[in-house]
Amino acid sequence: MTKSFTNKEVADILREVSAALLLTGANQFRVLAYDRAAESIEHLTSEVKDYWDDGKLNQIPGVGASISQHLDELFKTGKVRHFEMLLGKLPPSIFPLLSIPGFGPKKAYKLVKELKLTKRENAVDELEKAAKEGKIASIEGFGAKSEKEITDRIGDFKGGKIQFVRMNLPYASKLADKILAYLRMSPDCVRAEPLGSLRRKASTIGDIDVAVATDKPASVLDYFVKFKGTERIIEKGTETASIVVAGGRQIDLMCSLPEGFGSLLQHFTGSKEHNIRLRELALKQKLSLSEHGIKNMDTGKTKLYSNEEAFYKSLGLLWIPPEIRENRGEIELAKQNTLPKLIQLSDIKGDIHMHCNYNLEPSHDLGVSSVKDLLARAGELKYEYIGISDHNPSVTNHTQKQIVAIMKKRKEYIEQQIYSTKSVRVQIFIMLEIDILTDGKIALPEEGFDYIDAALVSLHSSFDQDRASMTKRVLTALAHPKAKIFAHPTGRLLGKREGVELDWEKIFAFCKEHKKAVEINSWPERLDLPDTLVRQAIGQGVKLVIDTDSHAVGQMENMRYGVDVARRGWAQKGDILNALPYNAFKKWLLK
DNA sequence: GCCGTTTTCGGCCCGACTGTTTTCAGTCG
Repeated sequence: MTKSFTNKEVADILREVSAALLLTGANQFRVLAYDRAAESIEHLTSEVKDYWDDGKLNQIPGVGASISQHLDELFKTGKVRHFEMLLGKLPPSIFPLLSIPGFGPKKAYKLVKELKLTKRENAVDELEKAAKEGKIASIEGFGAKSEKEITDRIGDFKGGKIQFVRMNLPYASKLADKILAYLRMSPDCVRAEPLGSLRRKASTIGDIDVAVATDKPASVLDYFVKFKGTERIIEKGTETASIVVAGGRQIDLMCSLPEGFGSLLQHFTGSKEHNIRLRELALKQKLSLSEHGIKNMDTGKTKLYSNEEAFYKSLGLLWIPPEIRENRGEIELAKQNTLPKLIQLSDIKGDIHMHCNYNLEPSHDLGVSSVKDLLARAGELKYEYIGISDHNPSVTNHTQKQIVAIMKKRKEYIEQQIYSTKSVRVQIFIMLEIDILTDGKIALPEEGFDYIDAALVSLHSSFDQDRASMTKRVLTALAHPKAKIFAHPTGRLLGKREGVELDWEKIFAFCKEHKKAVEINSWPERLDLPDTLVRQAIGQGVKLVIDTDSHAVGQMENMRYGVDVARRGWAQKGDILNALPYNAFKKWLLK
């Protein structure tokens, strides 16, 4: 019986092991290795369990033979004997404290020891009590300020004042845009840009990091902490500051002089794995990298870079798009001058997954916008075509005969709309998003297919089937000649529901052979297929489509987030079918 | 414990900030 662990849970376990190793005097690089692996797994965009299912744990940066083996035991049995032995050497009360910002292994251990905290369950409460009773300030290495800091931090932690749940990309982008707009209003701000996972367009964002180029950092930092949503200033130095804004989100600002802005941007865009690899590379050229620039280790002089292109060029590399800075081979390709030319939003020629407000008594939610409005907006977006892909009529509430009648009427309705909207030169495909039923049948009678051009098929129920059954279920559905697209394939809802378990290699091989497309769904909570699977699909020669799954005209803007996912998956224009012009796309869809 | 276009052994990124310090340790990103 296998056990399920989320990426966060696995990362937390590895961090506990790292802490235990540190405190028991293990080799510092071994400690670091566990931290790196934890960091790497926490930021994976697919489930670590899926890597395990596929026997590909080794492909995770920072996970080698030893950690792979331990994780294998974890997924098989639910625990790792070696880890339990390590953790058993220390009081269990240390570990819950590690989750509180500002607490590392050393501090936690010292407090636990001095205050004689023994139980894992109440360690945080007991520590808070001790701080309030003034028992901390007298401990060596602590003082009145740290005693208050501990009270504050625990208060924030327990009160949920600081949010640790990651934001989805669109939400984070909007919050960041507000901060950036505010910063740009400062007379001392030369340039303001997002950093970190936000700039790399990761699907979920932890906290928001931004950079400002300025000749007067002190003045910009003063201005920053006065942002009107500021609830708490966490720290403020001469170059950086951190605040918590309403909603509990942390915002970090880094400042630099304009002549050194390129280095700062590069450094804090990360990813950490990308930068570590880059620094190792630089060291071989006797160069040392930091956010300030590139130091020549022979002369001791640091060269400043106002832009990233020059920074990368100094290392003998092409500029690397932020979306693929994950140390997954991009540095090697930049060296060889063979980086992929990533798909762009402007390459997209159509959006073929959207729901209109025509009531076909569907199995799931109806759209709210009319066909005419969707067409008009598509015209403004310079699309050549769209697909109306409503959910299939509910199978539980209708007879097969009724469903076929509904499909016929719907086709006539949409054709009528096209006829009366001749002014807009956007082509329409009449499509349907059809449920894949538990047994792999698709929820539309065969005669219903006469009234659509093609179908997307997707999972909306029984998400917990085992891997083999689920794979068979999907392949059965995709075998229908008109089922051309596998929509939001993993079915994940970010922060709410994990994706299904599928044998992706098998699914992609089938899609490649039968010319089926896999969707990248741009819905903010989906962003599904995830980027790592996008890369795998492309590697297996599968074509993709990027859709918005819009249920209203305003949601058609979400296309850019789907393009972000595609870029993070190394997709080029030729990998994306709806980057094709109308005739070429039609040829594939109707074949 | 991880990793490799100088390496399967021998290295392993770098600096800001804070608090308690008389010069640094711990934490964070």
